[in-house]
Amino acid sequence: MAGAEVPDIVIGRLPIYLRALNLLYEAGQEFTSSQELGQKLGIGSAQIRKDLSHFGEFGKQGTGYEINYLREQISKILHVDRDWAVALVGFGDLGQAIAHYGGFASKGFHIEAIFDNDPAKIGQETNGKIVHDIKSLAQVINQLKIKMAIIAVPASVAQSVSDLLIEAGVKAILNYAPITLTVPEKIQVQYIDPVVHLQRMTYYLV
Amino acid sequence: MAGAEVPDIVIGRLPIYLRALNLLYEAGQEFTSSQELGQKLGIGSAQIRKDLSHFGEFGKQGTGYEINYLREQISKILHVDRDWAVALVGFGDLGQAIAHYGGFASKGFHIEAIFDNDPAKIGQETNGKIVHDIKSLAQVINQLKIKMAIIAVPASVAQSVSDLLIEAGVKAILNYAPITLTVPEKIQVQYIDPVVHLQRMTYYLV
DNA sequence: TAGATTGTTAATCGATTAACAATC
DNA sequence: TAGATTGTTAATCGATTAACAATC
Repeated sequence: MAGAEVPDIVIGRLPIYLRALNLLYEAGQEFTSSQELGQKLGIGSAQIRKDLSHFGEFGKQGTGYEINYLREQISKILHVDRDWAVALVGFGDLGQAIAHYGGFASKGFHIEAIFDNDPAKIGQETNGKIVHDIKSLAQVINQLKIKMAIIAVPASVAQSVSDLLIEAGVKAILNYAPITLTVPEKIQVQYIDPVVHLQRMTYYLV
Repeated sequence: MAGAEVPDIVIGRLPIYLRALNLLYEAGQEFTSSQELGQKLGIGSAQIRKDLSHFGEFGKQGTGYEINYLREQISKILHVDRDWAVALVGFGDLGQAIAHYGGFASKGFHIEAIFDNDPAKIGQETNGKIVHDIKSLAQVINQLKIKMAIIAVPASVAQSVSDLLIEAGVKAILNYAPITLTVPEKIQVQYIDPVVHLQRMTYYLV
């Protein structure tokens, strides 16, 4: 049933479903079931069916889901059936690794602008993209109409970079800096902090 | 009340609390309250108090929490009041960025062994650690009694690397490969896939 | 037809939140 | 003392799960 508000937690699982479907597709499989998918993901089959039911009916009784059709549909739902321009702020070790990572472009996320404040890095080129002075951030992001950004700067300056980005029109931020950002309500933020993930596991290790 | 089972979701928030407390501590602040902390993290104050109440009483009515005391206590709860040896598998762009990242060691996570299967990489040195042939993985991990590992290899080989690690005695895996791993029940796994995070945001962008 | 699997309902389970007595 | 804030209870809210009619 479309129209009603879909819980964030459901949206959060769709990329995981999509990833698994892509994998099955690339392996040449044509059909799958909520049971098979659930088993691969460590999730209950009922949950997968319930999640999908928020958006429509994608399967057939008796046969399950056509993999290619379902991944197309989920891609549309998530709006990843198109290309997205992404800004990258910070060109240190991490920023450079992000810029070199091939996994973004193949999924439609294109790093169209890179920024740093280090004169030694400004002007460097990667994948045909030049590292801009962070002073020109607003201008470049405005011009390219960029809505998504990746923050890969030290924690001490992440909040001010976030403010700059939002001021420039960015609506979604993937933040690698180990700090919780304060942003306006409508701005999307996702966090990647490997230390947090490690610390979530040590609790369970004796 | 200690003893009862603490929900995973509560454990998952503790590293976030700890990160915020460390920040306040470094800023020289001595006391905080559940309200202040909640505001900084975008979380309700009641939730923070409830979460902490699973482990004991750490605050004082009227004055709140002593920051240094609370961060020490949370560190103990999470078992991050000690050093952890970590293995890193994969020394490509991402693996190298991880190996160079200073944020791990400062939090007690020390990369004590690095593995790759590329002859060109085996033998290279980083931070005094030599890149080992992945064939020696079991032996090295056994010898160093390593319980945690980071996977930074292509998705196509991540599952087999995971199997190897677990066979060698690893109990917790931070997986950067874009694939859900199948592991025995007691093994901890955390995932970092930046594409998944980006895809969780595009849904909300128009 | 027989077997399989969907989409959905209703029940269960668990997490969040509001409220407040206790007390620093 | 007055003000602030804890830890905890109970109520609310929301998510997961089991079960099954529908149907391919």
